[in-house]
Amino acid sequence: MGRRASPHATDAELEILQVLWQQGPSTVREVQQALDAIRPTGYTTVLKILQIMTDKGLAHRDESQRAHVYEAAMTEEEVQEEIVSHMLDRVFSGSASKLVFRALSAKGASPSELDEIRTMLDTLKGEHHESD
Amino acid sequence: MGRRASPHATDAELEILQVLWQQGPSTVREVQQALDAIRPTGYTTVLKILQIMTDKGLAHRDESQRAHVYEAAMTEEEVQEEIVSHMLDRVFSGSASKLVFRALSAKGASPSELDEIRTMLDTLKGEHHESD
DNA sequence: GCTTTGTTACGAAATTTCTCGTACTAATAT
DNA sequence: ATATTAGTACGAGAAATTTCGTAACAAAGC
Repeated sequence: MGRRASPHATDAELEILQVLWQQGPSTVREVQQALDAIRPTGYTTVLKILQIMTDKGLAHRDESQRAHVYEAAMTEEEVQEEIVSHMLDRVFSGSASKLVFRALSAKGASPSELDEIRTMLDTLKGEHHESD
Repeated sequence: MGRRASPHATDAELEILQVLWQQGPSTVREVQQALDAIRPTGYTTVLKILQIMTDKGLAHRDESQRAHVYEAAMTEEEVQEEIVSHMLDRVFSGSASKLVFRALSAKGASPSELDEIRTMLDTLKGEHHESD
């Protein structure tokens, strides 16, 4: 049928969330212009999706002004974690290291990114056995 | 509308692909039993999705036997890479290290996994500046 | 031969996603 | 006040997803 336990954001919704995260609370017009710059996008299309997102709880709406202001209801971190978690189940049989490997080989990660990740590993390792 | 440039696999299709990758070429019955063990799944439902997957080119069908035998048309690696690539665009603004970070924190990766990833990093680093 | 069994084929129904047209409404300008 | 402008609300329609019922059909068993 298609409903999900944790109904996660669709592609169009994710695109809009990215705009809201980048620009902060925005009117429909502001979101539409940002999206339209990337790919032709109609005004009422954006409006409708923002209304749906509000119904779903993915966005909050401030109606105090004539042009309603929408704001992401979830942080970037929360959405990212939810999606990664879902991907681990569906495509990676739960193996985080496999996902990491694909993430690094999909785009040749830059040396600076590799260093960043190494630092991250050290931190996480410390959390596991703090006397190593 | 929902059309995609590279029409990637749906959730139900990914579940079936995982079975095909694990078990190798399988009949509808075999796939259905594997899925049913996890979650009640009807026979004709699996049949239908396998037929759709064949139409889409996600699976190949050997009709030489009465019970057709289905096989994944893409390797696990190819699908994983495609999905990771899509996720990087849609949710991570292209930042691989952010994705890696979420993958590791989403499910507290084990120390052995962390070591595995460290080895992976060394390999990749070697590829970048091979006289380091 | 006829029935049972296991399979494929087909299509319909419920839901979701995405897009957009049209109507309505409030503010603004003339 | 009336016309124009800018916004929201609503719903329809096409495509996709997922599920499943029913028909058709072939093989095996009695």
